[in-house]
Amino acid sequence: MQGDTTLKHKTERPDRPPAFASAEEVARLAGVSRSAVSRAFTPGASISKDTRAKVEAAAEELGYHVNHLARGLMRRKTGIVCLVVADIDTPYLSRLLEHLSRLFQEAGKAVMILNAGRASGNVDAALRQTLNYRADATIVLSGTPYRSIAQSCLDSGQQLVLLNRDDHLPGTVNLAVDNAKAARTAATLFLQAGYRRLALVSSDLRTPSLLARREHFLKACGENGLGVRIWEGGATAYESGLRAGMELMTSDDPPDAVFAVTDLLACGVMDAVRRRFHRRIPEDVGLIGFDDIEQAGWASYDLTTFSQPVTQIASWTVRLVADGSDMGQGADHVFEAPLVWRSSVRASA
Amino acid sequence: MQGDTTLKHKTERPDRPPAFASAEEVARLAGVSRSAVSRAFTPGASISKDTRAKVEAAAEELGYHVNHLARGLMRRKTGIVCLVVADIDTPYLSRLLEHLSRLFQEAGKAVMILNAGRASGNVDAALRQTLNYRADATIVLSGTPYRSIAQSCLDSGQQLVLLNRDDHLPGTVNLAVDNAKAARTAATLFLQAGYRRLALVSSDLRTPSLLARREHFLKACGENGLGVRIWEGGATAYESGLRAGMELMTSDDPPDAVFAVTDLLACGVMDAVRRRFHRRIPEDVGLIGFDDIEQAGWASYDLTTFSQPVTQIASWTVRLVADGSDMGQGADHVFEAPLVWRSSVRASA
DNA sequence: CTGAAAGCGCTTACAG
DNA sequence: CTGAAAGCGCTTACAG
Repeated sequence: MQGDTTLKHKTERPDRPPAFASAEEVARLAGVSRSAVSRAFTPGASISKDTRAKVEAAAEELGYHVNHLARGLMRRKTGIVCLVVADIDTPYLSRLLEHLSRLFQEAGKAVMILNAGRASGNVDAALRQTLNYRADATIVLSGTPYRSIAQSCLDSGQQLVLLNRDDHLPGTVNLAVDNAKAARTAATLFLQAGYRRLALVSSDLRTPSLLARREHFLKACGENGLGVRIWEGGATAYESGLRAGMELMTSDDPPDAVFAVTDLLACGVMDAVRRRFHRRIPEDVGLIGFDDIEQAGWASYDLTTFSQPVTQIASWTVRLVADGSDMGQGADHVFEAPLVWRSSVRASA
Repeated sequence: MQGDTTLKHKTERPDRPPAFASAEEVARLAGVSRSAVSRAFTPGASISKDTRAKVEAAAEELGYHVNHLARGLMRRKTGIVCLVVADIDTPYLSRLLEHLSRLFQEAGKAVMILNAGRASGNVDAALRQTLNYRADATIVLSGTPYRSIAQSCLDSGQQLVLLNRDDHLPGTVNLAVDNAKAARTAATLFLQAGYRRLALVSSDLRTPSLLARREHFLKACGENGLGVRIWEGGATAYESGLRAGMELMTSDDPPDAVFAVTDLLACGVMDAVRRRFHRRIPEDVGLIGFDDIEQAGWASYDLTTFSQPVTQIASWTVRLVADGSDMGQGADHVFEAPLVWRSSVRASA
């Protein structure tokens, strides 16, 4: 064993963290070629039972794990999916995130999350990261529409699915909820129950789905000859709803029914009405929300609302990406948001 | 321009998605070497102002983004951090996730999330993924202790930080909350307010922090000569709390105070007590929770509880990882969970 | 400060 | 079915 063996052994650097085993080492131990090792870990590759067994044994012994970075480099498919999302700590979004991450994981994808927070600086970072890590697909769950990020991802050949957005960029899939129908249903419910002094509570953020709920609610009411008082402000949060409730109830002509475009807002409105003004729901004021967050079902609220089809949205998304569908038209879809009838609206007169 | 130019141009495959620009192409356009391009994107590398400018211009024109997969391969640092977490759609965990992902992102790290759901099969997948993508660090936010995943990560030289866990594996950082102190405070609060028939509500999951809260509450009560009725069941969820409340209130000797080890449980208990049994809180029964989730502050609950130091935990974690600290002892820390005094416990007698 | 060269750990035609 | 070889897109000593 002189210095000139043909086998090059890595020099041991005792101070460096224990290295990962490489395919090369596995091959050596198993007495096969590097290619064989590669094949053993590629489903459908042509390899004999025997060789596979030898490779697997050696891999097990060495604690070998295919390096997906290197694999991604060659395959030009990283297996990474980026989820860009703001307000992660919000009931609806965290639920969507839970489903999406679980399903993607089960489909063998790695999910990277990009917090698209409020600060717009974050968006650039998010964009760059998707691109830097060569994600196969990116899913935009929430946040204000960043046309730039969308376009860059598209340009670099990523699949792009947009949730609850308006701007149908060519080459993207757009998944949404039937806000129009839900908003119309809300109006109908109020009218049938005999409520007449209607109000709408929303945030002043220009989110497409919120805008749609607002627009169609107003329209449906208008068609029935009813005007609607509009309250808009802040984020779609409990506090905003609380404030909305206080201000509406202290106005000259307090509403007897309010459609809050979000359950978080609705919970705030409800607490204002009941706890601050001691008015009864649904007798004195009717209330409808949207999302069917967990709290809407809690005994203190028991809110009538519309259920976000989270499960369907998530599985549709994952299927699209896992199949590597080309994102042509036809992949778009609008899901129903079924009414969840609880006790915040009185029965029809 | 015959076929034998020394410059090899990539053959255009019109059917393949538009390729990313490579450093090679940028170098060609800028009229510099590949090395120069690399240096232009490496902070602190020795490169002249002039060259850098040329590279940046070319990169901009080509829409170049450093391929972090390739970079990770060479640097043996991927910039990826894995967050393994179960119950993402839970108020406390989603908040922790929000902070962690935001801070890591600001620190230039890419965060991958591993949904460690209930199904144990997921864990293997999670483990493999951390390893496959050569994450620099993995943070375990929740989920039952998976010794195997921990050990594998450690073995491959990852930084590993464990949140709210018990098993102090050598080589890991353990961050926790002072459950003992909080539990003792809860007991004291009840005693001082004159409550005497105490109950504890918890889940039957063997989560270390839950166990600690239970143990120290019992101990503190015991030291004051008081027994505690224990209710344990299901997940730490609203429904469990609701059930607990119902069962406790219908028992022979209903409690006059309950410490719920989680706000979710506490909200359920509260709704059972108030909405189902029409007993008053805090007059008839006192209630204390833990976590200070958003809902604890909502007007319908206004729950006295202990605040999870989410911000501190997150920034401590990120600092450790971003600095690449070696995870020796000294990095461990126990954070205070300050009492949030609201109205579910009556004032001292 | 700069470039040529070696190498990171894989995959995939290509030729047996 | 199998191996040798080329190549993915980068970084980093090394020698100017």
